[in-house]
Amino acid sequence: MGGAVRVRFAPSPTGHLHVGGARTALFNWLYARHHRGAFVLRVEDTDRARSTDEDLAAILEALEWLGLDWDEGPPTPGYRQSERLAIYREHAERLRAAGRAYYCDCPPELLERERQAAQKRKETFRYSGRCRDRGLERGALRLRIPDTGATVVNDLIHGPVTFDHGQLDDWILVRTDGTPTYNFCVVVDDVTMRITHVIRGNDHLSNTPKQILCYEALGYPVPEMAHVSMILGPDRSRLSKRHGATSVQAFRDAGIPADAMVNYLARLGWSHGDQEIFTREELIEFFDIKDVAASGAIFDETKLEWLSHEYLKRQDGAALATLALPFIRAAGLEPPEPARLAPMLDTLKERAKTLVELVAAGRFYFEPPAAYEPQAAATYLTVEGARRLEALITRLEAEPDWSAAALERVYRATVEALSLKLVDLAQLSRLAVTGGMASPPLFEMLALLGRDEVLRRLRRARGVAEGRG
RNA sequence: GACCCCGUCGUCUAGCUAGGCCAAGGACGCGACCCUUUCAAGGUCGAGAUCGCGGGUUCGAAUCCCGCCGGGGUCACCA
Repeated sequence: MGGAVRVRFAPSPTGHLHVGGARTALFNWLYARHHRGAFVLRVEDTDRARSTDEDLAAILEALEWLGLDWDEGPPTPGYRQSERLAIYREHAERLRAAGRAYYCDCPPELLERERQAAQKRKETFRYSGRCRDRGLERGALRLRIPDTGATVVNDLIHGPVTFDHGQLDDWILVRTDGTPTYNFCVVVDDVTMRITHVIRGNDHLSNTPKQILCYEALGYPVPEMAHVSMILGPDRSRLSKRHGATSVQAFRDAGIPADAMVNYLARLGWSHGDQEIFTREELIEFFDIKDVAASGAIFDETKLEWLSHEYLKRQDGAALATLALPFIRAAGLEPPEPARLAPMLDTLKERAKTLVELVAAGRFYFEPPAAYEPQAAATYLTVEGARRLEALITRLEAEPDWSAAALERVYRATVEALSLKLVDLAQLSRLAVTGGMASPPLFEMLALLGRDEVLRRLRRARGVAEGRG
C-alpha cells in the first residue's frame, strides 16, 4: 500500500448541516479512523452571496457535537476555497498553456439557444466546441475533452460506471470574470490536498467523469471514488425540509444523544451482519465502504428514536445528568444537586425516548404539578379520595423511615386497613404527586422526592378533593 | 428529454462477487399474551416480502443473461 488514507468532507456553508451531509462526513471520518488516515475538512465557499460565517460556525458545531473531529481544516488557514484562488488560477494557467484548456467567448444567449435546440432533438446538450481552435486570449476557460471514447468511473460502491464522451462537453473551468467553477475547484483541491479517497453523495456521480478528465489533463492520478446513496424522505425523493426536520441541530435540540445519532446514521446504508447497536470503537473497527449499500434509504425517525432510547437506557444516572442538564434548564426548571438528580434520571430513562421526553416525564421531580389531569382528578379527587389521602397521610407522618421499602410497607398496611387494592392508593398518590397517572415506580419516586415535598403535595391534593366534594 | 444510479417484509437491511445451506434471516414499527402499584422496561409468540415485472440459461435463480417498468439523481459562466 502506498501512502496513508486521506479523505475529506467538503460542506458549503449555505445552511445547516443536513443529515445526509452528516452521514457523508461520518463515513469519511470512519474510513479515516479505520485506516488511521487523515480526515480533512474543507469549506466550499466559492459561492458568492450564499455562504455565511454563521452557517459555517453552525456546521462546525454540529460536526463537533457528533464527535467527528478533523485532522486538518478550519480554523487553520488554507482550507477555505475563498483563500485558494491563486492555486486555482495557477492550475488553470497550466492547462491553458498546455493546450488542454481554451478560452471561449460564446455569449450565454447563444449557448442557451443551443441547449434548447438539443433538448428539442432529444439529445444531451453538449457545447459545440466553436471556440476550441480560435486561439482567444480571454473569455471563459473550457477544458478540451475528447470527442470519442468513454471515461469509466471505478466506483467503490457501484462498480465501474461508463460515461460516453459523446455525453460530455468542454465544460467551463474558469468563468469570464476569472472565478473558478465548483467542479474545477474540487479537482484542484482534492489533488493539492492529496486526497486518496473521495467519498461523497450520489448526486456527484454524474459530474465525476468530467472531473476525471480534468485530473488526467492535469497529469494527476485519480483518487478512489465512492458515491454514497441519497437519504430519502417517506415519498422516496431526496430528503428535504418539506419532509420535516433535516438538520443535525434539530435532532440535537430534540434530545437525541449524539452517539445515537451517529449509530443511526452509520446504520443507514451501511451494515455489519445483524448488528444494530455499535460503540464508536466498533464502528471504526468494522466500517468499510464495500459494505455500504448502493440503494437510497428513507430516513426513519421512529428507528432513530428507538436507538436514542437504547442509548439513554444504557447510561448511568451521572452520565444522564450531564446529558440532561441543558434540557432541564431549557425547560425553565431548576435541577437539584447531582447527587439527587442522578437517581431521579435513573428512574426516568426507561420511559423516555429522547432527553426532551426525559425532562417532560420527570418534570414533577423539579416542581409540583401545576394541574391535575382532569379525567383522573374526576375519578380520584373525590370525597372518598380525600378520606383515603387522610388515612395515608396520617400513617406516613408516623413513619420515621422514608426509604422506598418503608414506604411500601406503609402503603400495604394502609391498603389492608382500608380494604383496598394497592393500585387504588398508588394511582391516587401518583395523581397527587405528579399530576398524572403515569410515573416511575411509586415508592422509589416518593423516596427520591423526599418526605416534606411528598407530604406537602399529598395534603394539597386532599384539600382539592375536599373542595370538590 | 438525454445520460447515470437504484429496485428483498410498511421502513433499515442480510443473502447476490464463487446459483442449491433461503418454502428468504435480523432489526424498527405493528398485534397478542405474560409480568406488574401506573406508564414504561423486560419476556414469549405472531402477522408481514411469490426477492419490481416478463422472458431466458440451469436438474435448480433473490443470486447469471436479455428486455421492460417504476423511483431517484445529473444535465448552468450554481455549489
